[in-house]
Amino acid sequence: MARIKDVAAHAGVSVATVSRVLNDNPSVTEETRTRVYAAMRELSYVPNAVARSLRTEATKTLGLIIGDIANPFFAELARAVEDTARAAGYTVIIGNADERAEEQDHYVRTLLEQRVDGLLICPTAEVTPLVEEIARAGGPLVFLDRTLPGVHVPSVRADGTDAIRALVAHLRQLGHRRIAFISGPARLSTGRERTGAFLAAMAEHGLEVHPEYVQAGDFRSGSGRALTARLLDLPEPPQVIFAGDNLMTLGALDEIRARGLRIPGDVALASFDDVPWFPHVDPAITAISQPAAELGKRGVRVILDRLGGRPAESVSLPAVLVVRQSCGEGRDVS
Amino acid sequence: MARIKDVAAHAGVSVATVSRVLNDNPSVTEETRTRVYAAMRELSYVPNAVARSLRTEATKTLGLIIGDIANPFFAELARAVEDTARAAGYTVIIGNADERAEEQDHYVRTLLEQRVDGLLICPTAEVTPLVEEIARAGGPLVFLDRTLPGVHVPSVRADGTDAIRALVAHLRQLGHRRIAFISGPARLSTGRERTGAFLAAMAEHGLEVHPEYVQAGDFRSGSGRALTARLLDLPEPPQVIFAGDNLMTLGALDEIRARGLRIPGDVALASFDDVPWFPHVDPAITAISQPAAELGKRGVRVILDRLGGRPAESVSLPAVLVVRQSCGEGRDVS
DNA sequence: GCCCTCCATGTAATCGATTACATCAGAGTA
DNA sequence: TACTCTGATGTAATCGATTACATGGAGGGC
Repeated sequence: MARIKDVAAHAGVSVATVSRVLNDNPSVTEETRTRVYAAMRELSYVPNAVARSLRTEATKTLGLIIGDIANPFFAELARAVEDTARAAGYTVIIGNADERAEEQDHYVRTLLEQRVDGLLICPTAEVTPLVEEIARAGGPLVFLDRTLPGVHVPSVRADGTDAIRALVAHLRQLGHRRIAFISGPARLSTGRERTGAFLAAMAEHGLEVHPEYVQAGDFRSGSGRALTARLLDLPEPPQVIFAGDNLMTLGALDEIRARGLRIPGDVALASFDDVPWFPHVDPAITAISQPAAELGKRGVRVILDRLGGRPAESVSLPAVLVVRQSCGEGRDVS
Repeated sequence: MARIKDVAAHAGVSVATVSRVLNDNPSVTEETRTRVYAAMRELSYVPNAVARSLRTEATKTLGLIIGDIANPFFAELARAVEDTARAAGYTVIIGNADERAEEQDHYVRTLLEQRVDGLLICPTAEVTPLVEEIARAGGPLVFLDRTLPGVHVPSVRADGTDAIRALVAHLRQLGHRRIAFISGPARLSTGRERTGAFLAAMAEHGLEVHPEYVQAGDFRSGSGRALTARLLDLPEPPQVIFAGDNLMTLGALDEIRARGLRIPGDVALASFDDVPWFPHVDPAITAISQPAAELGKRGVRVILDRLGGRPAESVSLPAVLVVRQSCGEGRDVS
């Protein structure tokens, strides 16, 4: 593979000049420039980003660690991160943590070795020593979607408090009283916060929450189905099941269908987290939509701010309630 | 950030010894080794993969260019590629071509500059001069999911011929005769092949295909909806709509629902490409399932074979028909 | 006691770019 | 003509690792 030295020899100039052409340095004659370009073309020269990065100490690369690409929420997030980064001249390396701290740390290590300029993490579970150390050392880190308690790192996340309050209001207006919430693990900030917001909203609307109506799963469809089964087996089952993410909603849907129950007649269903196919099922699922693309975009902006020496501030974007038919037909002021 | 030189000084050895420890060279004393590890820990040393890659001329990185991460099929594919590559010690950089040749070429260029060891491409549309040149130069390329006519590169793809034949048999057995197929653009190998297989299967079963019943869209939901509308507006609308990918199926579902038609009573629906939520809609969608994860896995294996100097052979995996309820209730021998 | 072998470790060249500094030609000025 | 200044280009050090080859010391055979 042709090197800068070959191009220089072929064009009859020095490597410095070729490098200047590569970097659009204006102090190169138009004539020399065209000669160099011609040499590059003839040799099919492809600049070596590895060598450049070694010298410049910058890779123009961002690392993104997400919970699971196969989860549409993260897919949309990743897409936005990629698009935004690309527009700013950065390449993105995506790592799939599979919701496991160990995998997450593997990617953190790998990406640091690759010398990514910045790191966007959707932290799984607990604070790991590795992440904590990087945060303390002031590494170029930003948390996306989730935060970690006690770790001082800028974050970009969605705030579902208002949307959950709106959902509870909507449910109440439709006459529902016995509302259950199945959510993710308390070790995830998203799991904790959604549960907290739900309990607060219920209290605000003077609705009682049966202790058995709040269950923690793992944000996967299997646990959504299992918890739904448990709820439906209660002597007094809930009138509404509100699931903590799109996969748990899917599990709930399964269990409800398997029992031959009708939505929303026998039991209503709502989801925290909206995905493109929810409007297409019958009945269309009422959901709280997180601005996934916007989160990704803002995340990149925050990290680029940090890299550019500008102050990086945490961002919290509101999630919004999208009323469809799965909780009942009533119109809602929303 | 600590360099190998610092570690060496701190441990009282030479850089060569540190490098040997990093690379598990057995000729280092156990005692020296522990001293070096201690120094690394104390300095929070992180090896610089950029420098290593420059020297070794290998990045232990694979590039993957897909049509769209937000399409669940590609998400699953990407996930499998990542998992498999990771198990072999490789990192994956994913590029989103957004189904545009121009974007695809941008990523090809970027990934070549990054000196990825191998490149997995799901080619969009036409053969671009860039891709053609790399193929001719014998670059470490593998095509995934799709192939390009006239370009000699190993490929890993799914073959839907048998599954489409099985679907047509299934439809015929249920009494359907007027079957329409809305598919992707003919410029994509997947679009062409699926259409060809459909026509062949229809002929085999002695079913006539009304020319208006075969329409080409763009593998996106919008065109799925538009084409479905056109079909339903025909004086003699089809009894079955078979959509060429999961997004077009979604569009078709929309249009059918919007008209208040019932599936499969008023019109049956089938999809080429299965996604996790198809079993959860009512009625569950009959679909042809492509082994996306297996494609990804095999793709990585093929490219690693190439890199390892072993012969890289093209792979074609059968897609399978998954009968559900959207075409009618009849049991099928499949 | 001498020499050879072997093993652990060190020295220094190298990968391909960037860039501070040096150089040199030509124009402008007195 | 001689001098300076400017602008284009060249020379060589550098980034942080790997690795071929050099070195030196311990141990064994005679």
